[in-house]
Amino acid sequence: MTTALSAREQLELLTRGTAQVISEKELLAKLERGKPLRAKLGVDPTSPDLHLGHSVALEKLRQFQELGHHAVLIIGDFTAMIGDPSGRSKTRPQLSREDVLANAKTYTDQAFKILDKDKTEIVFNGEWFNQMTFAEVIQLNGRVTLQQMLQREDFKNRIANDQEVRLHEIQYPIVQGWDSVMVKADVELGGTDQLFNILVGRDLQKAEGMEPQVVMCVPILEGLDGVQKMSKSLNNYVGVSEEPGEMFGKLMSISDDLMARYYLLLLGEDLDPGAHPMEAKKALAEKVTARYHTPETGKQARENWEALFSRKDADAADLPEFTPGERRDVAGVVQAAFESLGEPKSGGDVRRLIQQGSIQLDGEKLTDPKAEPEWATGQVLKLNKKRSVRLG
RNA sequence: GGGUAGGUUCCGGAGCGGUCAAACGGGGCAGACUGUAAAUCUGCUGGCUAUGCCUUCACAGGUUCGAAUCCUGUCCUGCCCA
Repeated sequence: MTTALSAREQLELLTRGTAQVISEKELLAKLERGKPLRAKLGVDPTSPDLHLGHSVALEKLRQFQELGHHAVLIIGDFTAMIGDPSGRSKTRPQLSREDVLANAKTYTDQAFKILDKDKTEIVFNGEWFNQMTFAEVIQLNGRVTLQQMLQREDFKNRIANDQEVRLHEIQYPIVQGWDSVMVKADVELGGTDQLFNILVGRDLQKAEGMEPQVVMCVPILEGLDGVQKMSKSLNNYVGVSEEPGEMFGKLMSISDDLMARYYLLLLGEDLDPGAHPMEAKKALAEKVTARYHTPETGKQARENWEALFSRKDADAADLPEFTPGERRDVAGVVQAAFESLGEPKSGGDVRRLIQQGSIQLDGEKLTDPKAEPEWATGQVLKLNKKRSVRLG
């Protein structure tokens, strides 16, 4: 152990910001032995990008690393093909092996923005599951009862609502739990939605005669809408690999209520209730941006944002450049501009934006899709509340 | 296997054979107001080479001048029974 902290001090640090720990007593006992613990976090490479929602658990895992413990990051290449039913009201689509492997690569690269690469053990759970025989699978299933699996809130709700629950879905917790046995986890981290799955891991470990892992759940981070959990499919996320300006802008658009939550879960700080909300939000956005980029880029992002939105001084701001192509009409130029930003829009969408007054050229609203203004280099074309480009 | 209820646009959910690109709600987007906050109000919400044209109502056929709406078959799902 490299840490000088006592077991109690570690306990204090590690449990901070968690939603549920089962149990603190067990965790303390493990810590008191003075041996590095194996802290497990499982991720399913169901989509290639990590976002701030994932970062909550990853940050906690890093904290374990900082205290000299051992981080085990399980890439659920096998489980991803099953699809975690947690919190779902529908069956999750199963992914192909190729998708999963491709996702896993970018996933781990991004995870190392948070974790200490040299101190992280990465394991793919396909390693043991792909070679399991059917007989072994049946045997494993024999360790768990149907009633146990049906205890789950998700399944209960679906059954109550006459929605389907497929058999592979009830295998998921068993599979995840078996991971804990295989990596000999002392602690498993996860969002509160993972409670059930992690508990199954405890049961399986006990059945194998091992000391059960401690369950450590971190709260689920709400997405930008402030209501639903952050997720890519709901498009309410901030990706850890996003551009600084993008990241800063997205964080500025959250509600005040949500801001307090982000302070706690992303920064581990309490929001100063006396602070001006907007100033506090800028500070939050800058800190988070700095964390995933550099302190300088965080600062730049802030200055750029202030120039553009507070002072409305587009000339001073750093905007992406866009050079109109063939089409000179407003609709054509706007559509091409969106495309150059990687956000293609249909002609209908573009026309709507124009007609509704979203498009401005140097502050002048352009409301006629067919007009052909004199596009001049250096002019600022505002596309919507968030996006502007400088004509090249 | 039997019975039964269903499969509609992002979601939920309407839909007399024509006036249905399809009510209504949610969500989303845009505008006004603001602090790119909340609340509120307003508009929009299939695509296009656009006074018209094209693709959509599980799938494949059929009836009809004309079908999301009728018929036949297929696939899928729930519930009840075995």
